[in-house]
Amino acid sequence: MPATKGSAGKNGSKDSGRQGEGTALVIVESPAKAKTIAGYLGRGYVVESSIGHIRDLPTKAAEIPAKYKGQAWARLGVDVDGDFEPLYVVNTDKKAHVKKLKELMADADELLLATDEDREGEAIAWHLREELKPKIPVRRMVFNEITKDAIQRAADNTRELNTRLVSAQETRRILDRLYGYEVSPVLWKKVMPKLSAGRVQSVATRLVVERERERIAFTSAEYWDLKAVFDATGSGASDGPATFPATLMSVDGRRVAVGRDFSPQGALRSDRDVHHLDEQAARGLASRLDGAGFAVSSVERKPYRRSPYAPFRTTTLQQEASRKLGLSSKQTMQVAQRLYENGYITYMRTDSTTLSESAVKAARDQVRRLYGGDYLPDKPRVYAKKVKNAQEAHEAIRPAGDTFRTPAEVGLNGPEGRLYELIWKRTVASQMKDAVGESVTVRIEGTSSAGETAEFTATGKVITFHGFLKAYVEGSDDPAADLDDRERRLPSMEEGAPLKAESLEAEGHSTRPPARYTEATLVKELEEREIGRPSTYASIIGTILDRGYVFKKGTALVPSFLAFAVVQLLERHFGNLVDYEFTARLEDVLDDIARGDAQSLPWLRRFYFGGETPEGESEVGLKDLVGDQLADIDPKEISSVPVPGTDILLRVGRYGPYLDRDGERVNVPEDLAPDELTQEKAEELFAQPSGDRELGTDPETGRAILAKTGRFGPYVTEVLEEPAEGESKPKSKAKVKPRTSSLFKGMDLDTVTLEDALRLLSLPRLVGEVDGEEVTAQNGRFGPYLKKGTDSRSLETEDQIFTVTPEQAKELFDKPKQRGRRAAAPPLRELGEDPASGVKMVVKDGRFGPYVTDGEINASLRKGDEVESLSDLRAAELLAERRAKAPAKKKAPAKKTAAKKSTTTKKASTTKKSTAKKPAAKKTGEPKSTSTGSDEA
DNA sequence: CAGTGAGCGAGCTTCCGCTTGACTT
Repeated sequence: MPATKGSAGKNGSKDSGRQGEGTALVIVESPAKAKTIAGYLGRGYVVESSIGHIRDLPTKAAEIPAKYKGQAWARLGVDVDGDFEPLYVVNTDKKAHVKKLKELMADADELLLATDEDREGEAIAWHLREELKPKIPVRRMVFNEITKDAIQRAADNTRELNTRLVSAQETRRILDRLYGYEVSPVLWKKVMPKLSAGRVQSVATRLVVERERERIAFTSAEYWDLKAVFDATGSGASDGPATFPATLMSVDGRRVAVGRDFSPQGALRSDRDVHHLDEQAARGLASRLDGAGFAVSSVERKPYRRSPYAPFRTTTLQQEASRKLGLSSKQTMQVAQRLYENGYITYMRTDSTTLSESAVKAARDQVRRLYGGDYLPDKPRVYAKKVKNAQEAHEAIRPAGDTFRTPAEVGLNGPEGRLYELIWKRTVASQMKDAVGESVTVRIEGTSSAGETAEFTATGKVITFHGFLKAYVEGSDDPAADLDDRERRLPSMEEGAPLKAESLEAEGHSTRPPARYTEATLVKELEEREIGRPSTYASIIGTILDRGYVFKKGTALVPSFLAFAVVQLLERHFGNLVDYEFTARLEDVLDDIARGDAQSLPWLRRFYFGGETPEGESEVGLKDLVGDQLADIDPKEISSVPVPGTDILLRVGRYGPYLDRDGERVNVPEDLAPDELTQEKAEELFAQPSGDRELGTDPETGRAILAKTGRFGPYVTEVLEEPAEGESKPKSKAKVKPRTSSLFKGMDLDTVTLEDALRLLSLPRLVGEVDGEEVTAQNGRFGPYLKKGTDSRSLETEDQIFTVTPEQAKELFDKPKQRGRRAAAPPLRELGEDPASGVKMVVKDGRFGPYVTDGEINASLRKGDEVESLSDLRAAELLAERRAKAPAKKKAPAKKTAAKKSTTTKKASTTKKSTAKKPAAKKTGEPKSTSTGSDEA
């Protein structure tokens, strides 16, 4: 450990140092950073990390303190009716760490909050101050690079906490919470459970969906040209290759159409005066040019110059690692994290391309040593801010240290070695000279036998000084594209030089739809649109993959049909929220708040409750969109996507996508790319036997027996012979229905036999008579059961359906329903007394797993609770939480105004059909008050 | 997307942005 002599003093007292003054506790965000900085600050400083954020809004009910549980807004963690006051809780995984920080603070006489100098960093610092409640002086310490000088300077020049910046962060946080936690439940209700929506992920999904829509709407156009290979032997060319390829560019002075002249609909763009060659025309021209003489009509030379790319930031690193190493965004970040933690590279989550002075020096030293002074520009290169909303709390991603180690010197292997090499090369190259050379365009003319003038063009590139390209060449997303360092030499020809066509061939091309996003190109797009942050790009991809909104096909991101439905819903009903400009506008507001030019509250109010925009338009608030206007969202409509050119609808159901043509339905494979669902494909799917398995023929009826998957799971059914076409329909209106039966639990769709199926279809089985009534055994919604008239009893096993005797059946029906089982179930565990009620608590096993009860209140054990180890204290806590949560006492007070009553009744009829129906059917008299009451439950 | 008969202690899913281990095999 270098004996840094306590660093220079702080806050102006230059010579004193920290020795003899006690210690300052410095808190940074990352443990790796803490280690480095500790070395730079030396004695008098204790450096710890916060490990990111320490507090946040509660994620789920379990994290909400009991005293807030009853609040209507507790679910959101933001008191929307109380000026959007956020409720912060210490993250569960940080509790121990916060305790440790408090202990360290007890031994310090000053607290230096040295979190990153950006919006989130300022907020982390504020949360630390709020949570640690220091009684010692607190200062904010900031730096953008981790070098000894910069750190010592930062320790000497501390400042106050910037609460306006904190307010901007808090506004961002609240908005994201309201968006995510209010809109996601809409998807649960209208599409399927566990889906999610958010400011970032929903736009990311929408981008992928829109790209797919473009691909679906795309019509390919075909166009032809000629490819010639010219021989320059007789041209007097002094050097270069003897032959070179060239492409037909114009005929009789009129340019030949190329891909960009066509619209996405496959038509020639109307503003183009071009010559569209089809195959016949191209072949005809080729033959008419056979044997023609050619000559160079013009030679145009232009200087070629290319500057190095800026050093890596998170997104560009992910792109290049994808293109060159085939790593996903997540893999790239994992490898980079390891490199960072072991001191090989600087911080990998950054939006800055800036290099520290010492890093520039280190890069230039390497250039001189490895490539020589010729490759070194006179002055260091400085890279301008590339990203609009960049917060630049960190440096660019580069090799760590004041001198760089070459890949050979660090001796890393595997992905670490390859990623380090990439970073090292890019950094070094960024301080090298431009590549220079010359590009040449040559035009060649010839006259066909029909007198047409055909003009060909050939381009060449010669690099005379490679500059940075010697060290680093950026990859391309288009595998067909030429890379920057690719030379293409042409013979050095003069105007008028005669040429011979060695070959001349017609070549067909077709326009291609826009390419799908890859992880890397989507991340690039998001960054350009200012959506997401370096720390989240990889996880955004993870989220939309996890939710099933996109899946990967090779490296391409393909949207699912589910994504089409979700995006459709959001676009139609939450258009503002998935507007690509939404985040950009938000950033403007946050900047205003950070500068003190705007207040958070009015803005949040309008977002949530609605109101007038600054432009004077009225805006519906989020609260109404997910509340009063919820009924406007028709699940059927938003889950339907028309198959182009047909009257077939693609529908997204609970059990996956399917096609619907006037009620005729067929499943669609989940991994079918939406742009492949053409009319032909749809017809093909309808024609297929839909994946049902034919088990054989019922010997008694001669009917085919099928095993299928339906909305209640796998089942078997029989095929009724249909009346031949043209034959008159059966007279009796009552349609004969095929027999059906769900498979038993132990059965599998793939292994079920004809024998099984016939047994299943024979149900219900007549067991015999009990008390003069027929008893049947069958399988149902809740499992196997016996039925006698309107009475029923459950059976223990499915097997009993076939084995139960009339005697056993009578026994079951003699016993009253249900009770036997409940009384028989003993408690799993006995606990002590609940201090609140004084009643003994027991743990029981129930339908939803183990729960603790005091006889009156029941509370499920939560994740992490175990029956064996559950303490009395924890059990009492669970019960208390349950009690606090609006006791399940029914009966609402019937004191509502008439107006209010009518609105609640309306809601019930549209959105709560099932709950509204039951009580209404049971109760007689006073229907209005009871239905209002049940709404409130 | 096939069509059947209870009554019972539900609770939870979800956002974006900061940051790492702690777990198990």
